[in-house]
Amino acid sequence: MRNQGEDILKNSALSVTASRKRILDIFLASDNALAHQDIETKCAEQYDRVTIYRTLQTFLEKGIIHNIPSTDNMVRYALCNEACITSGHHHDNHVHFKCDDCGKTVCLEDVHIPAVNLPKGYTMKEINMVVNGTCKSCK
Amino acid sequence: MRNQGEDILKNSALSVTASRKRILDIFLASDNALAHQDIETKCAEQYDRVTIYRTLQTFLEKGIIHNIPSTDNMVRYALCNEACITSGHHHDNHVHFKCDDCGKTVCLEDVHIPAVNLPKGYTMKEINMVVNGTCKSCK
DNA sequence: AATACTTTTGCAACAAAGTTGCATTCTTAA
DNA sequence: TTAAGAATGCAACTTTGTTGCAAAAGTATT
Repeated sequence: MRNQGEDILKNSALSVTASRKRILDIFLASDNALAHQDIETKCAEQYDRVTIYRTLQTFLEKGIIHNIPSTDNMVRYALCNEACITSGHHHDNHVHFKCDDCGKTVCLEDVHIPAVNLPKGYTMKEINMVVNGTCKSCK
Repeated sequence: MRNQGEDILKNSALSVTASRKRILDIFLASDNALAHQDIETKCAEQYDRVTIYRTLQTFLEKGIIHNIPSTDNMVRYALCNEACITSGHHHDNHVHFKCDDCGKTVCLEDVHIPAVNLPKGYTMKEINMVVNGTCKSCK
């Protein structure tokens, strides 16, 4: 019997290492997006800071996680959904929500980003929508 | 005859200093959004790094500039439009575009952010939309 | 135009975040 | 089991952002 993190790594053709499994487990167990710092505080005694940077970078490149832009100099990461990981490149079409109250950032998987018309000459490759406000737990 | 930067400062009840005027001029002369670093390289010999940080912070609070989220740990700033500055609080309703080619981020003033329906319990306060791709100069 | 008061600036010192090279250790595939 | 390749940890470093405080500049008043 294998664990979920291990499966994800094998599907992405990544070697299975303790730190990668651990970091994946942290994501799998979290209900909100995590910044580098969040991960560091959860496993800094176990793994080096540099390893965490490199692991996040690798996960990004493989499409295991996606990053969420922010205005607070804290890029956050969240697991991509199944389709995203298996297809290789990711189509992250959902809205992200950051609660000003509790500070948590979540993926609103059910809220799709509406279409926009760009001016002539512009080509869209990726689109990001981040909403700030109060989440349902804090309202 | 006064210059434009001076007007903006007076309208925002800020004292008119050389560094503030200079930084405003940089924004007024730029056709794309600027990161702290961009400003620093343009006037680091003239003004202290700390002053630039504080000036950007002040401009943000006064609604003279707005910040544009990003996934590259480079928050960028752009001038708010007239209505925005005079009304005191800003309603920044346009889409931002970052070109993967030239790296420039611009405000698409004419492209309004479409409405989204959040799930029950969520309250929207601010919304940001950033599109990546190729801009009209690079296509 | 000189003043007193307030605000802003620059400096220094620091803290935090991110990067790079290299030797060691771990994974994988044969 | 072992050899080759990949990932990790460490050290050193660069960049980015913050804070307190004294000096300088701006503002309002007379």
